[in-house]
Amino acid sequence: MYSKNLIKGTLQTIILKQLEDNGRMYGYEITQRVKELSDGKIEITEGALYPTLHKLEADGIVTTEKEFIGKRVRKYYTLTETGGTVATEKSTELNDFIATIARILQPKPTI
Amino acid sequence: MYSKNLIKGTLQTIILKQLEDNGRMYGYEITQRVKELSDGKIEITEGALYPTLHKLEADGIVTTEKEFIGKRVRKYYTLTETGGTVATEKSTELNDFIATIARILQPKPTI
DNA sequence: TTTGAATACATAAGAAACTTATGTATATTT
DNA sequence: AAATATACATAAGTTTCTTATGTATTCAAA
Repeated sequence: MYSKNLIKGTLQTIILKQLEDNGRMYGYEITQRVKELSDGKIEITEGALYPTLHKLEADGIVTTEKEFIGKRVRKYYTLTETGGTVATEKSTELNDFIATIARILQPKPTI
Repeated sequence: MYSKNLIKGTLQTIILKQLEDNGRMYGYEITQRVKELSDGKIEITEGALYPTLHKLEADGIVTTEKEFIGKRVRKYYTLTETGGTVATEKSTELNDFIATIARILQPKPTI
């Protein structure tokens, strides 16, 4: 696991990217998928996940549908049309940002 | 410029890396160097910079010396021995983190 | 068969790390 | 002379997490 504060600012984009890649997903599924993709290095906490998803819905970036699996409810999230655009934009921006950071962190060449 | 919240969590490491690469630096110099290295995409605000530097000093990661340039004072920051270790560790962690993010953001292969 | 772990949602209090605003002062450029 | 750049600093406010807590179902293991 990375020091907690590294995730700050990137969480929303990570979630949007998952929805972009996988279509319809539910919250818990997103946490598991990200954990898997990051080899256990990124574990999204529920306290961060659900408020973020609720905000995305309030902002019209995702829509939700409830589904019953036995007696247990699942809430599926899907990107809206606007959401698709936002997801792509955010994803591109984060990609650009990490490229910039990588450049800054590049070991100083030993002349 | 990137959306403000992307910098969150990375600022301290960026500062430490600059001190590692360039040795003795003053605050304003760090902002200018990072701006240059990022092609103007990362502008460290003073409200973020100075509290961070003060915290690093309080934590024994850097030491300071004041110097007068004419009538104007400059405060130079240098990594302590502990600070050097911390800088390397943080730098490595951030590098690892962005590699993980890059993997997650990787465009889904069209099968 | 009951206990613990995993699945699945949710919210609230508190902390961290920023932004924005403000202040002071000197030096340089237009 | 005025605007911009250099150079420090702090305070209030916001965002975005963490940590803690709560509810409930399902499954595996002891």
